[in-house]
Amino acid sequence: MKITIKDVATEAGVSIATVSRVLNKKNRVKQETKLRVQQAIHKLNFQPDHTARSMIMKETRTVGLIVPNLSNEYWALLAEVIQDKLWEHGYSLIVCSTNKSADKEMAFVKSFTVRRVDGVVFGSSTLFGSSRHDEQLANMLKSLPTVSIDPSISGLNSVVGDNLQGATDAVEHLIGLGHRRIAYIGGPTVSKQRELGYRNAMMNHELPVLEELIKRGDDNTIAFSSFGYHSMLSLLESGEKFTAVFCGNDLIAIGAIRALEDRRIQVPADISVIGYDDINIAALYKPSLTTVRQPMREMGSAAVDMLLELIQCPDGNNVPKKIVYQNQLVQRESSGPAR
Amino acid sequence: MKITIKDVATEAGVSIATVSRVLNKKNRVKQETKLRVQQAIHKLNFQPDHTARSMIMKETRTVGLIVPNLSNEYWALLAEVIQDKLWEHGYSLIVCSTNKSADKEMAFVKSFTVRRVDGVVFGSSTLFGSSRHDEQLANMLKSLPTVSIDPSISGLNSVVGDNLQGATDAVEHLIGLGHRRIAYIGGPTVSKQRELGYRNAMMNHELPVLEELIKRGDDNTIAFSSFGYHSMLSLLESGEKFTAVFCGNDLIAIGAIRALEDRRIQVPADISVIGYDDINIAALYKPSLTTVRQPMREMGSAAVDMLLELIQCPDGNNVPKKIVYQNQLVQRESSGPAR
DNA sequence: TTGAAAGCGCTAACAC
DNA sequence: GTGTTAGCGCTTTCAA
Repeated sequence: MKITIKDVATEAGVSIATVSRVLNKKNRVKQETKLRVQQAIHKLNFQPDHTARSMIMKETRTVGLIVPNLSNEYWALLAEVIQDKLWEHGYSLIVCSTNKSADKEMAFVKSFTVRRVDGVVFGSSTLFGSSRHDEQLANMLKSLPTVSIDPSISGLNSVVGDNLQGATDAVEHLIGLGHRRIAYIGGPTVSKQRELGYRNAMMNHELPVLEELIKRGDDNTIAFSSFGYHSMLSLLESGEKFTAVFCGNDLIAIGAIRALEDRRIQVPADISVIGYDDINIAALYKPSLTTVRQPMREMGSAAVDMLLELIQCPDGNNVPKKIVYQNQLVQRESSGPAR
Repeated sequence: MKITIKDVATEAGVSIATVSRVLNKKNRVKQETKLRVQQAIHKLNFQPDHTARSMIMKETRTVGLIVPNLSNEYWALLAEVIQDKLWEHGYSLIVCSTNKSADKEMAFVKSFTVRRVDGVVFGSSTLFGSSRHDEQLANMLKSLPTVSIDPSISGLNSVVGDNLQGATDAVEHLIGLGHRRIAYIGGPTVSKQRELGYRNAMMNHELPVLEELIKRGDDNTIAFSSFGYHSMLSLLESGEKFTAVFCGNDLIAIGAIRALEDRRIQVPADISVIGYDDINIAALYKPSLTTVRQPMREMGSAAVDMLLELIQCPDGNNVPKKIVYQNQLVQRESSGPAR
């Protein structure tokens, strides 16, 4: 049988109200009584039932996190940071990975409402775009204290990385190295901003954007290096000349490099390659990857701060905020002067 | 104001018990009444309070997971698999990463008790070893339905990978390729089994185990490729001859390969390198890594099965089970015939 | 400073 | 079939 507050009260010879008082510290209890209660608690190894407390206090001290997956180290790191910081504030984290299923995504949010989580961090960028689903989801999310990471959903607080600027910087770096014919391999969604940055940099420098030099995959394919591999191959076979390629993420870049090596083309001597995200392996790869870093730790931390504030002042000012983090170019071996 | 079962009852013109009945399906309700109630539920957008339900049912439909971290893809994948499978059974997952802190580990388990999670998956191998802490922890864990992954804690159900066998296979593979002087770079804990496998294979083939050819780091260092890098360097500088090295994990192997390359030593032509874990990058690296795969998906899935059974039959037979998964050698480019 | 009692939102006997 | 009622384990008035 579970030990309840009643057992403790009996053991200490006081009422349950008193036990509750020493448990919650707030109200003062005579030192002596307090001691007796504490002894009883210790003796019986009593653990107050969080569930019962939640029901009354109307707070579960739990927040929900939705991410597309955890096998991507980008999200895994985010989850870790968020959990860690939340824990310091007494919150637990329920983690849900959608695996790109819009149905699951919706079901997760629903379960968050049912479970009465105090807030949610929504980091499921990839699904946004299919309008019907979006609207419904956004509405559910709005009824909960929510901060979204990456997709900046209108009406919600959000923390995002400046992909447009990061991509622009990367491509301008290539241009600065003397490259003129620069290819792009990427995907939709997040990568849309990155592709835009590519176009932006090219236009800034009055360089033509050649559609033949652009390879685009969908969300499922771009998560694998084989997409980069095959895109590079088809780029090579197209006969179009280029001396550099900007990739929508590091995995694509690695695949592209592999393809280049298979064709005995040197990186960066013959062709420069830039990735995005700065995953762990980027620094370890051979050649090490020039890439753009999203400050995930900072973003996760900021998201928690925002969320906590939202939770603590439920009717603080209602205009949604958005924090934008710069994305930083990290120069390594895979990019060099144009041949 | 939150909509409660009472509001629904009023709206539908029935008692709360009836609403509860249609909610829980079990008891039969007249078709017509049921319809009225369902309409009311829909109209008011009523979501039954999970917290209140938990209190009565004495189950939270929540399980807790403890891992050392999520930035390691090994654990991230595990978390993902576990969350996914649990969700199919109506459970949510609270994820906690210890970051190697024994205090946190204990606090997490305590919070699980307080939150009345229905079960816990304990995957925090690295901390085991410091006796006092262990005993206390093991006792707390035993009071909850728990399955442990990787550390096989006596008295608990567990799912483990056969690191001894995997390591033995890896080293025997090297021996089969004609290598005689084989080095080992690894860490403690999990790696202990791996080091044992190394010794085992050497002894099986009557090869001497030279302590000069063994480099050992601690849990914190071995998570970084720089440990492999520097260990390899010191191995090289020791002047001892060797033609192959077996590494305690893939990151170490990658670091070692980098060091070799920096010294213009070819892998595998001059020296063969084998890693462990088969992380994503292993197949992508250049040269691609020969390594040993732990079947994380299967292990996570098995853990959930075990846990669910534990939860569903609390007083099923009490003798703890242990499922051991074979670890499989994956041959790639980084290992080849001895020079 | 303490106790009695009224719930929080729900489920589960137990009646009708 | 359906309603009444008694809790689940706690916090919180309100009195004493």
